[in-house]
Parts: sequence; structure tokens; C-alpha cells
Amino acid sequence: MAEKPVLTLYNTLTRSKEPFAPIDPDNVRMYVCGPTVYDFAHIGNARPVIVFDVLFRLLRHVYGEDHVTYARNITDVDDKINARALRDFGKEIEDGRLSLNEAIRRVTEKTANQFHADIAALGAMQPTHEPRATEFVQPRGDGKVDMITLIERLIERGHAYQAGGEVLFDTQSMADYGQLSKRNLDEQQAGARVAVDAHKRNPGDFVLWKLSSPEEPGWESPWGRGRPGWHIECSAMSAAYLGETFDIHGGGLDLIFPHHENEIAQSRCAHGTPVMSNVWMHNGFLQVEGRKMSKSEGNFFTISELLHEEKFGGRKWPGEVLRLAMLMTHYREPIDFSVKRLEEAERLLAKWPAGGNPAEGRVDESVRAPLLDDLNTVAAVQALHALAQCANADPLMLPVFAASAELLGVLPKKAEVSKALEDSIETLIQLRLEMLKAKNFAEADKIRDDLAEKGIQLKDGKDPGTGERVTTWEVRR
RNA sequence: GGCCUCGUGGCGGAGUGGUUACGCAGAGGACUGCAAAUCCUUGCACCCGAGUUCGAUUCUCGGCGAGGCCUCCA
Repeated sequence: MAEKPVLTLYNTLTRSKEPFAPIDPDNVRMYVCGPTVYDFAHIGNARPVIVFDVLFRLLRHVYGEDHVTYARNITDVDDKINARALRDFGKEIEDGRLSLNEAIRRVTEKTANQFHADIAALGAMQPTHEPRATEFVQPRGDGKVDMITLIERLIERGHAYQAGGEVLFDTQSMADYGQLSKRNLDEQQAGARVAVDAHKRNPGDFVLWKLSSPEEPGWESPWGRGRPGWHIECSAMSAAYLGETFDIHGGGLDLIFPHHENEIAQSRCAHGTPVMSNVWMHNGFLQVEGRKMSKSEGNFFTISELLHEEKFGGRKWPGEVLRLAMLMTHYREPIDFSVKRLEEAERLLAKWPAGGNPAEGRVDESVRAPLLDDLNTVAAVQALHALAQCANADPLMLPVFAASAELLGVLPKKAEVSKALEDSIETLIQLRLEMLKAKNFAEADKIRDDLAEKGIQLKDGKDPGTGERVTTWEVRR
């Protein structure tokens, strides 16, 4: 077995770059927090999807395709979802034509389908597992970890208590709570913006389970009919698919606190383990045209809007362009999403050769090395651009380019052209060549312009042997 | 108020205690009947101030600016 290349990753837990050493190289395990499916995913949501998709591809490249397990959840239980269901189906529910649960199912299904369509357009691979929170609330037939069992265990071990119709995690019961976000709960009180609820033992305690009113969705539990708190689902699903301790946990910067901090607390206290995930990775935030993205600023864009509507810069943007634009900034840096940036990504992509077969080439070291260094996609894209220029000059390099591009998920696809169109283009090219021989430039240029109108770009070259004009064409992407 | 990031040419962005990548755009040129593509050449920067140092864009401190979390927002 060849020596594995060394992968270095920045670990939020230690705030430093560390060499990555999987617990089991035959099964490298990664968990990423997925979407809460109550509304269309916005372009900011796309960032972790793309970043961790590249990491998934890289891990598969290093450890082998069958030796990486990637779980990304879908959160389909959340009070925002309930609110959305009432908003969209309130009338039907009132009339008794639809149950709340059915309305919720419709909201989550529609949103999840949309999410899948959106990220597929961004070139994201399907994770190995994509569990839904609702399937992990109650004990399961297959023995996989579920939320209620986890909560029971936390109570048994003295890390959780019932109060005021809730089950709460007792942050004081965990000696080293706050490791990830480097937060000291006592000092936290100074700012005193944490709401002090009378039933909480400590202001930082958070909800594991809360009771539902008859109108609210709920599941039967030892504490009555209710629904889970925000953080417990990831503790359950990560353990269900990756085990009590695994390699990498990822998500957006904003999740460090409280979400990930609380996940760690729940998981470690429930399992009695010193570590939940060895490495914690967080992607930076996204701004749009230099401003924080928000609906009130009018610079809020969903992935779908960028792909299919002419809202951003007055035009649609292909998924590959959005993806490449995202990878042109290091994942930990803030990224400013702008029209200019998308245009640059599109120009690059247009210069890259399509049609190479990744299976026939090897990933070039110039692309792989920067990726191994904490996912430096910026340097990798630059190296890939250089490879593209090599491949344009020398077709033998095409598979190398293709394999390298595929590692980043930015391999240009060969545009589909029907045989009939192809034939008619060839005929027009011949016609134009004849006109050029006759020095009938006006007619010849008209043919070129007409084809350009249809997105067909003609390129004139010279046959190196005869010096004859040779015309090739390609579909402008 | 507390805790974190970050600040490099028009733009995107590496990187380094000393000789300052690279890409895109721009300018000039080659090629072309003209284009496109391609190739060659080229201008332009390290937020401010103090300190450490023979020397700082790179280290330290202080400003200023941008952003995030502390409010179930990736």
C-alpha cells in the first residue's frame, strides 16, 4: 500500500491546523449539519454544502471511495416548520381537510426536494447518509441511536433534569462545557443578554425536550407528548451513522455556539466519552455585494433564484459558475458574493476544456497539494487553470485536467449538440470557407455572426502543414 | 459589555523578517481580411500609528474599519 498523503485541517477545537489522522482509515467518518427544511435554501446555505462536498471528494480520493462515510442530516422538526405549515395550509387545517402533521409533511417534502435539486445543480455529490430528524425521535426498530433514548441516558447520568414542562441539559454538570467556543459561562453573564428563565438551574441550560400542546406536533415520550430541542437531533443521527466518536464535524461558523457546543455536551455526557468528533470545521460567512445578506437590504438570494431567475445582475447563473465562484475564496474566509466575482468565474470556466474523461487521468499534484493543506481551493483552482491551459495546448493532458477538475467538482460538461445541428454547422463552415476563398467577407461574416447568435463560436486556425485555414467550433457555455 | 475572525494592487487572492506569487480585468504587441481563441510584453499593493530589529507587508502593542457569536440565522 502506498504511503497516504498527509492531509492537514484547521480544527476549531484547537484553533490550529493539524495533520489529520482518522480513527479508522478504512472508514473515515464525517458529519455536516444540513438544512432545516422550512424554506428555499439561500446562497449562504450553499457554502457549507460545496465546501464539505470538496472535502468529501478529497477524503474519497485519499482513503478510497468505499472508505469514507459522509452523513448530512435534514432537520424536518422545528418550530419554524410548524409556523410555515400553518401559514401555507392554515385554511385546510382549520377546515379539517388536512392534519397539521400532513401539512408539515408537505412543507418538509417540498423544501427537501427543492434543496436536492438546488445543490445537485451546484455539483454536490449525494452524502452516504441523509437521515431525517423525524425518523430519529423515538426508539427505532433497527437499534440505531434515537433522541429519546439519548435524553433518558442524560437524565440517568445526572446531566439533565425536568422542569417547567421541559427536559433541560444541566450545563453545570459538565466540567469542561464551553471548550469549542472558548466560552466561560460565568463571564457570559456579564453581558446578561441571556434570558433568565425561572425554571432553569443555570441560564445557559438548554432544552432537550419540550411538551407540545394538543395542536402542536409531538411524539409520545416518558415525559409526555412533546418534541425535541434544537441540538439533540445531530447528537442522535451522528451517533446512529458514525458512532459515538468520529473524525470530522462540519458546519457554518454561526453554529459553533450554541449548536455545536451543545451537541458536544449532549453526546459526550450521554456516551461518557472524552471526545465527540476529533476535528471541528467551520466555514466562514457570506456577504452579498459587500453587505450582510438580509431580506431588508434587498440582497437576499436563494440558490434557485440565482439559477433560474434574472434577479442577480439581471441574469441567470449556471450552477458551475456559482460553485467555482465559491471555491475562489478559502472556506474559512468571509466571502463577498458579487456579480464581478461570478463573471470572473464564468470567464475561467469558459476557457477550460470540456469532454475529458476523469477516469483516464490522474489528479495532478499541483491541484492536490493545496487541497491537502486545509482545503486551499483558491490555490487549487489556480493550478487547475494552469492545467487547463496545458490541456488546451496538448490534448494528452486533457484526462489529467479532467481528473483534477473532478476532484473539485468543477469539470466542465460537454455541451449536448444534436447530430442534425452538428451537420448543419459543418455545412455552414464549408460554405463560409468557400466564401472566404472568394473574398466574400460580408457573407462569410454573416454566417459566423448567425452561428454566434445561436451560441456556436467559430475559431479559425491554420493547418500547420499546408497553411490552409481550418475552422473549428464549440458551444459557448 | 464579553468572546472570536479578518484588513495585500481596479477585482479575486497566495506568501514571506530582507530580493514582493498568481489569476481576472486594463494597456501594448504578434497572429487574422476583420473577429474569436491563443501567445508575448507590461503598469499597479501589502489600513494607520508606535515598538522590537541592521531591516517588517510579515512579529508585539494601540487605533481605525469590516464581519461573526453571545437572541434555535450556514
